[in-house]
Amino acid sequence: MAFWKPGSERPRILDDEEGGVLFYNAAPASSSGYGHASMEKQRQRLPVFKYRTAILYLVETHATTIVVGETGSGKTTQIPQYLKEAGWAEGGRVIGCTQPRRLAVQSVASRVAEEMGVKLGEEVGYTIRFEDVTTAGVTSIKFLTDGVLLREMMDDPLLMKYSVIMVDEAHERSLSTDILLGLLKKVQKRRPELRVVISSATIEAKTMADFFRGRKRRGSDNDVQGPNTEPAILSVEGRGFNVHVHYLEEPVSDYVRATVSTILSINERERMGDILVFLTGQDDIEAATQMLNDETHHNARKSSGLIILPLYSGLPRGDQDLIFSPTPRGKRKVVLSTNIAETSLTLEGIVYVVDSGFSKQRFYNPVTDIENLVVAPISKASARQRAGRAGRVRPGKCYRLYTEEYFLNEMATEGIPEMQRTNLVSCVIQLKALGIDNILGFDWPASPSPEAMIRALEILYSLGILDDDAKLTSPIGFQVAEIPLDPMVAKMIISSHELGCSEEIITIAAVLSIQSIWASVWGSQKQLDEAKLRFAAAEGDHVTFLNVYKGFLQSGKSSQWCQRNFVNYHAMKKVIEVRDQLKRVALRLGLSLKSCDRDLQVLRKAVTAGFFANACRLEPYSHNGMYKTVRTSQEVYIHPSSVLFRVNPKWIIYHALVSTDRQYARNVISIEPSWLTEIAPHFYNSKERAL
DNA sequence: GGGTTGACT
Repeated sequence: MAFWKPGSERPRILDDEEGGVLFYNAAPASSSGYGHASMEKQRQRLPVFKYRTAILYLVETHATTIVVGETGSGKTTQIPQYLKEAGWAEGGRVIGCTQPRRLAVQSVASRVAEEMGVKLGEEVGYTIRFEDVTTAGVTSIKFLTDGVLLREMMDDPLLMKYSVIMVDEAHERSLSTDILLGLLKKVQKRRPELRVVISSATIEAKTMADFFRGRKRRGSDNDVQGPNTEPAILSVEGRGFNVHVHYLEEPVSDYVRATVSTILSINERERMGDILVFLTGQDDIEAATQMLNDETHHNARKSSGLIILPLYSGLPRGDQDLIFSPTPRGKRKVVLSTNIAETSLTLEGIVYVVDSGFSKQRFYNPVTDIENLVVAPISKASARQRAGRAGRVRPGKCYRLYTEEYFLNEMATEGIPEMQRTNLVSCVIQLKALGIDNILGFDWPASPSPEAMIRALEILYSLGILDDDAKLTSPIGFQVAEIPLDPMVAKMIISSHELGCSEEIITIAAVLSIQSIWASVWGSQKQLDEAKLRFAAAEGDHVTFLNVYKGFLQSGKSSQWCQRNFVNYHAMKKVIEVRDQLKRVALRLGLSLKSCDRDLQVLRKAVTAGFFANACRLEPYSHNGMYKTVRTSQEVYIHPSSVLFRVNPKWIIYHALVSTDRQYARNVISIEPSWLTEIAPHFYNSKERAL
């Protein structure tokens, strides 16, 4: 197989002084001769085109190639096509390209299908959860979320049908990307012919190269058949416009206030162009909106022509769509956003960015097993990403609400990988299902803390998913691994089979996997609370969800019904979709679906079987509804959004904790304490806890 | 008395 154009000049190799990492400079590109003329011209104008020969040469000769490229370089759409043109899809093999997000998978796949002049789902296809737009034996370029590829590995651990896997947006260091990278390194040892292309937006490629560098074997690598195991690095320039960065001269204490005055001064002094503002959450965004609106009343000149638009994931769909409507002449859009606009969503027409320097980040404490949301400083990589959003249409400006000294000397280069900030139960079970026994010795791009690993093993052991040797139990462990949900939810589903309430429990599981089924409407919290009362069940939120689901079905899945009842229609559609998938999985696992009708006790027992570790007891004589967890005596309060808020039954089980100034238990169900010793005697008796 | 963001055959 010769993949770089025969007769063309080999690209030049520049050896890096440290460890022989390869850097390449651009070599003259050769035309591919595919597609129709205008599309072909467009493709050739992309920065990545100059590197076509170099990329193909590197991929052929190296097991791993790392492509560093800013947004707009065209790497995501072009590299898979180059690989196909060079023959990597011959013999029925597939070129896979992973993305962290579903939307990106869909849009990149349709773009590539268009460029190649083929129908989406034939030569070019994509797979995301609930949607497989591929044709076996025909699809040769396949885009997929990294989560889907991990699931595929459960059936095909060596990824035999793929010749190349390109992992895109690797710099985001999402949990599934990191798991995938760790597994790919392992697969390469068994399948030296598999090529891995890692695409990343930051120059921190060396960390990745260090990770993929095969351990030096005795003797020369040349003795071994196959590609060079030394990872190659190639850098491709982006195609954004220059963004001029401004820093503060002195640090500020109130970044929301600083944001507002920066917006006003841009409006006064700078020429037309929309403003994108990065804040940390809904609270900040509402506060800033309020301050800007006050300004319109008191100082109309400064704020004239501003259209203030909030943007965060919890915002109803219709309000989010406002962001994309074109700015009227003489007006200026100000989008106040969380970090959803940093990666997940691209806004056109932004010329000015205001960066508060903060975002909300999740941190996991393995000792308490609690995930916290904390406002924390962003990394340099995030700051660059945010600034880049100003340079998409013309040269832009970015106002950083911190000092240059802080940026240079104090800001971390990269964010902390999700792997090190999260609960690892799902991750551990995925690896176990792939037959990786030595979890603690697994080679990660970023090792999680041993405490977090051990805590995950303990939890899985207590659920009966792992045995004394930390192997998956049969059948429960293997069944849990097949269910694409949190292991505690999966355990609840499996237990519901014996208890005869799986019809109801899979509905509950589907609802719990959705962020919220309630419609969030500005300023009508009271009405939502009242609407909730129509469905409220004395047993708690889980049973309330069942009532909503029943109502939704009885209405014929009507969107008007949802509107009347403050239920989020899109969320309910998603519930139906997830529920259908769970039903299919359950049937395949041999779990027949049974309904318990009005017997709510078995239902609550099934919840207990999955979530016994989250049991709490109301503090005796508590006047403010304080609970303590049975396991660790943590102080916990029922979340105000729960139907059991202020009801305060003596014993509860929560689905999740939300940590703000207090620990709030979200999605709560009441239980009988005797069930804990009945259902989880190993957990509650052996620890001699006074119930 | 209250929700950063992604993802799953």
